[in-house]
This record gives sequence, C-alpha cells and structure tokens, in this order.
Amino acid sequence: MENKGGLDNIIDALSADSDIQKKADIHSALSDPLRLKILDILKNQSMCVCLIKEITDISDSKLSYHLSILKNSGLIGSEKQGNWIIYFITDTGRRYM
Amino acid sequence: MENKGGLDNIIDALSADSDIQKKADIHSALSDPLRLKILDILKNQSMCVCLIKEITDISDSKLSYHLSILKNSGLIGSEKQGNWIIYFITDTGRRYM
DNA sequence: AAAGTATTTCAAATTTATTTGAAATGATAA
DNA sequence: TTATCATTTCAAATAAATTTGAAATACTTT
Repeated sequence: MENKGGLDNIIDALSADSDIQKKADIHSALSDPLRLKILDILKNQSMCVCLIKEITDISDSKLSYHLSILKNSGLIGSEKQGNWIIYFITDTGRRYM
Repeated sequence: MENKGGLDNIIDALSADSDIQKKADIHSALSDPLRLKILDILKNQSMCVCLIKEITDISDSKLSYHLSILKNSGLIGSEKQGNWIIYFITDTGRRYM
C-alpha cells in the first residue's frame, strides 16, 4: 500500500491546469468594478465607445484598455459601423453576469 | 426635452457601486489558478492546511496568503480541530464553482 | 486636401497583488 | 520545560495590473 495513495487519488481528480487557467482568466476580467459596470451597460443595449464613455465618465485610453480586456476574454465583442465601433455583450458575457 | 435624457435613464438602471464592488471582490478571489485549485480540492472534502499543502506543493506562507483571500471573500471557511485547522468550502464557494 | 470625430496604441508612472524567507504564535508531545 | 508541529504574520522584493497623457490610425465631412 502506498503511503500517499489517498493524496494521489485526490490529485488525479483535480481539473486540468489549462481549464483552471481559462476560468481564472475570465474571473480576472470580471474582477474590476469598471469592467462590471461596462457589462452592466451593455447588458441592455449595444453601443459605441463614445456613449459608454459618456456614461462611465473615464478617459478614452482607460476605457479602451478595459474594453480590450473584456473583449480578449470573450465577454464582449465589437462591430465596426461607419464612423464608430459598436460593442455588445456576448453569450458568454451574459452567462457570467 | 433633456439632451442627455436617454443617458440618464441608462445610468439610473445600473447596479449600485457597492454591489458591483462586492461582485468584483469575489471574482478577484477567483482570478488566481492556485486559488481555484484549492477550491477544487475542497469541493470534495474539507481538510487541514497541511494536506492542502501536500497536494498543491507550495510554501506555507504562500498557501496561508491564498487561503486568507479565499476566506475573506467568503468562499471558504475554517474550523480549528485540535492541532490543526480544517478548511471547507462554503455555500457561496460552491455556487461560484 | 484639410479638419474633425472616434478609437486605439504606446511608453512611463503609479498602484496593487504576489512571492519569499524569517520570525511569531499557539498547541501538543517528550 | 524544551522540542516539535501546524499555521500565520511581517516586511522586503518582485511581478503584474492599471492609469496617464501624448501620439497614431482611420474614417467622415467640409
């Protein structure tokens, strides 16, 4: 009988590191109040950066930074529409609200 | 008619800042792979720090730091039992897995 | 073509989170 | 009471995330 047989069983039952990392990344994207606020805004209606900016009242570059994090994590998406870019919440984003 | 009447309506519909902050804190606690792993371990059985340490193979102080973050966010709890301290997942913790 | 609007990118500065190792605490065993 | 085990705390070092402001891009209107 192995000394640490019990531990080995527990270790075997754990999720794969890559799955855990994916989960961590999404939670990380959701760990900032400003980003949660943006999701809260987009939950009801898609809109351009300029409107999100008016509602949140932060600088362009700051907003852009946070939008990029939400987008990279798959919680929001964007679509170019003439002069501006419309952001929308994704199904994943909705699921995590 | 107000110029920004539409925006005001959107702003009024947003969640309260304190609610958003609470949410952010929980996601922040869940944003680290090591902490997710600890939750994954405790999901199946409560156990002492020393066993969690054997499974995760990290230093005492590092583990203690991460346990404290999970505990402060209400995802896990602990109970002293003789010589050691047993950690367990809370209902909240289970809900967020 | 010039000017203006919308958005992103970049590097530097700042802030926050994590890691490290040593020391402290508190319980139990010798 | 000395030694040992389990766990936490602390301060310093390191690393990662965020903020800032200026410059770049790209599209539209004049």
